[in-house]
Amino acid sequence: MSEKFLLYIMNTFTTNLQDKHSLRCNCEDCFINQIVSKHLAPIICDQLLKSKMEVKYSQGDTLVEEGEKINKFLYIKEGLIKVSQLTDKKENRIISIARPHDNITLLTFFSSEKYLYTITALEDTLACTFPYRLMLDVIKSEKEFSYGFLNMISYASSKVINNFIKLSSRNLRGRLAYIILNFSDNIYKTDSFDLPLSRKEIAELIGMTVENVIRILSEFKKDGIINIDGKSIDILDKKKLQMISEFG
Amino acid sequence: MSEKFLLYIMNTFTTNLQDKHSLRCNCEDCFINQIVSKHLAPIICDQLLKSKMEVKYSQGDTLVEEGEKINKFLYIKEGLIKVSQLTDKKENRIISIARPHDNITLLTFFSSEKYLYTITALEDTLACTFPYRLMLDVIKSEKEFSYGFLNMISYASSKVINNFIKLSSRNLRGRLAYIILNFSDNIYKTDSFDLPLSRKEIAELIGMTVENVIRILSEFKKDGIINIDGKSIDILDKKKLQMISEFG
DNA sequence: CGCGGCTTTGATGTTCATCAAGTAAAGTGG
DNA sequence: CCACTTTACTTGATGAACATCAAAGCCGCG
Repeated sequence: MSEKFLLYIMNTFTTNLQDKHSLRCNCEDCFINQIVSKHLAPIICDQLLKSKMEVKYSQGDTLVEEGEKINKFLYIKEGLIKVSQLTDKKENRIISIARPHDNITLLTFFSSEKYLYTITALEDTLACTFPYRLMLDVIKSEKEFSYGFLNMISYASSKVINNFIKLSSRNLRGRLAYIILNFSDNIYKTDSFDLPLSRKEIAELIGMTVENVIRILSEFKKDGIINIDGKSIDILDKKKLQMISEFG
Repeated sequence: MSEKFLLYIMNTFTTNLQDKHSLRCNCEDCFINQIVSKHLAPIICDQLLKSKMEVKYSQGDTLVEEGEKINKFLYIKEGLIKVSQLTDKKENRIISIARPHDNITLLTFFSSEKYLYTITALEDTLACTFPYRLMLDVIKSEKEFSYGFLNMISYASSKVINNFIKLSSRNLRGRLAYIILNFSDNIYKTDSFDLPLSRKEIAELIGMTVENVIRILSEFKKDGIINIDGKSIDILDKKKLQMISEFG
């Protein structure tokens, strides 16, 4: 207990730039919170909640960085993030764009001492953070608790793998159509939205060059399938876009 | 040694189609067995061990099939398997070639009622199987037990994701060199081995067409980098192969 | 104002899929 | 056991898809 309190104190005082907006919270909607209260003994639950911090990240901020020693466990409460990894050739590859409840961050907390992926905020993002050691201790010691994580991590990894398979069986036009539809249908739930990614990031997401991403986007525009101006996108002909995504 | 022979003999005398080679066993080297005895209460441990069956699969046999309801939990004890999934376009995509201790099978037991992937034996393979519901119950109810799974599943999924990234940043020659080296360095630990995959399966593994796989393999042969005759491969110029894998 | 980063377009050559055709190997039925 | 079918493998020719290189416009920032 005192050891963990110490941990918590240390966490507060080693705050770097990113943690400057942190404060304690007891929000009810946080998913971790729900698992916690459902499965944990009240004392431990309380301990977890006390150590929980809500941290605000601005667009572009790095939440955790590949290769760094894991020091915090985090859950995305609001916002949008990208999860990426360096390739052999030191290029960035985005493996997932994720929202709250996607729990994609789980992919990087187990099996290694260091973060496997870099997580970056694509929009202003609110994250609940927990001291890493404490979280591990709780997971290790509490019945049923880690089973929830097993489900979530499986689901998250299957989505990433699925996405790779889907992308790799499509040509460039198909891939672009696919991710535009993804933003439209799954993330923003509207046919008009602002792309949270630069052209370069789109390229990193679908594994193509920037030039060709731009080229195809221009083609889509010329063909009246989408309207695109800078980052703002309007889908004009969704049927056609779906066709391209499916057969391209 | 004689135990394994006995096992083999007894295999001949059992009942239903897929399980016709099964029998109870108490092998010490099985990894599940080790976790079990380390973390589980003796009673439950005993229950698990009683329900455990050792099943022998022949080359080409399907261990579990994508889309089927999950009814058994399995651990690969000996042999070599492939894990694959159908793409949108109903083509096979191999997401991993795995040996014992890779625990890749874990990727398909959580987060869904149905198997996410098809698992096929590439060599004669020995698997320990457990009734699925029982295994879930144990995982849910026992401290520390599922934490081991968390680590393993994370590790397995990161390897698959890593592999996709590595492949997607290479051209065809690079991909082929990469997987040949993989078989040589990580699986068979020798420069002369028999490929456990058909040309078509290699294509499914690296996301290319059969024709081009064959073409590049022939090129490698013509250039004196490898010798290949049917499925048997000799690596003649490993340095060169590594160069191609790295820069291609 | 100039610099660097992001975006865009065009020209060019390489890589790769597709189509076609043929050979070898492996089952299948009489 | 042989004729027959099917499946796996192989090579070549062709065109489409894509990366690369080059150059220029745009925009925010010091």
